[in-house]
Amino acid sequence: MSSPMTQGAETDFIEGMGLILQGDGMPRIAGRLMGLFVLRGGPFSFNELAETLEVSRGSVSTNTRLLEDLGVIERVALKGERQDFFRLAADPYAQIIERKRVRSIRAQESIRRSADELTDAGPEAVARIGALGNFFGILAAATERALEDLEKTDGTTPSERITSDPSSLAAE
Amino acid sequence: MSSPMTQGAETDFIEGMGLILQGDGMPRIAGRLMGLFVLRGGPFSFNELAETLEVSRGSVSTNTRLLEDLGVIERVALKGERQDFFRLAADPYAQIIERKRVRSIRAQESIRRSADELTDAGPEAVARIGALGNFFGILAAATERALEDLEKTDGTTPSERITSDPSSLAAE
DNA sequence: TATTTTGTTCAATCTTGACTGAACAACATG
DNA sequence: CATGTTGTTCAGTCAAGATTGAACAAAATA
Repeated sequence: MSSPMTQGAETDFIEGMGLILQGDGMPRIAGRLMGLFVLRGGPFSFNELAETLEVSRGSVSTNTRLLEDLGVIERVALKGERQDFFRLAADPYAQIIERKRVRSIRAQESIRRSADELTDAGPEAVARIGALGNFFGILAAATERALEDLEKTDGTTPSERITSDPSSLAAE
Repeated sequence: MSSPMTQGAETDFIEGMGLILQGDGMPRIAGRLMGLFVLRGGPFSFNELAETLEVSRGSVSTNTRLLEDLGVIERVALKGERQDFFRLAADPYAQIIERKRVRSIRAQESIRRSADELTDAGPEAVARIGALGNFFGILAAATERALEDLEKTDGTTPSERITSDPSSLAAE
């Protein structure tokens, strides 16, 4: 069916998302959950998640809460069911970007605050510290625009329109 | 001199940069080095770095190379000196952003590749996977524009012009 | 009320990566 | 040549965080 290295396309996708999120400083299991929800949408019951991903209930609890806080998934109640169910949120990615933005702003502020303390810094030092603050300011501004781009395509249009190539922006 | 919690403004700044970089997935010592170079510019000798930051020579070697590869600092030779010296690079932040961009593109490609394998995915699944790829595309595009913004202010104008809040532009 | 189901919490374990310090090679100096 | 200096490498140690699994509280069920 597939190469001997691989375990099936769905598992590959889920594990791939695990690695991508891990590379971004999140728990691997959170990434696997996200992969599963992107792949199949849901809703999935709490126990289903633990069984499908072969992961402890403790991890399901911790990481569903994490993704819920991030706005990637949402907890839903199903009539006649006692278990919690989860499904992919309508707008799963907005808060991820917003979180990046906040981190840049925090860094920028922290630097600015430090700069104020450094009363005996020479003009070159002030310039270098200013440039560093500017750097984080640019990152914050970039994520802010990313947030706007995301709102444009939203969940409505599923196409993969945004690319590095500006020419593709006009399409549709 | 300062509050009993604190250790002097310069040390605070250096340690602060250590934490900021660590929060971005880099070694803490790399952040401290970066803080030191932003603060004082350099050039610093290899041994000076180890002594100032109270860190092993092994760590200095590893992390100066890391920052050198990232284009944050550069190795310089000083006449009559046997030790390596390092100073802050002219354009220290460009490659950091470029590196973020590449990571987003990699993720986007990885997802697109996976999507091709998933031949039996329904239309909703295709839409969700497309939206995920789009998300990483947006991140890539945002970092690309950040790179352009950075080139504008470059090292030439040291001011901190880019902010989320337009009102702060007039200040200073 | 006793039992079962469910999700959370937390101590213990495991994993990953950072950091150290000693060994080393290259090179300069005497 | 012998010695000292310099930067790199790598095995060992350490720390931070992720993950597990058992204990637990809350609530449904019988």
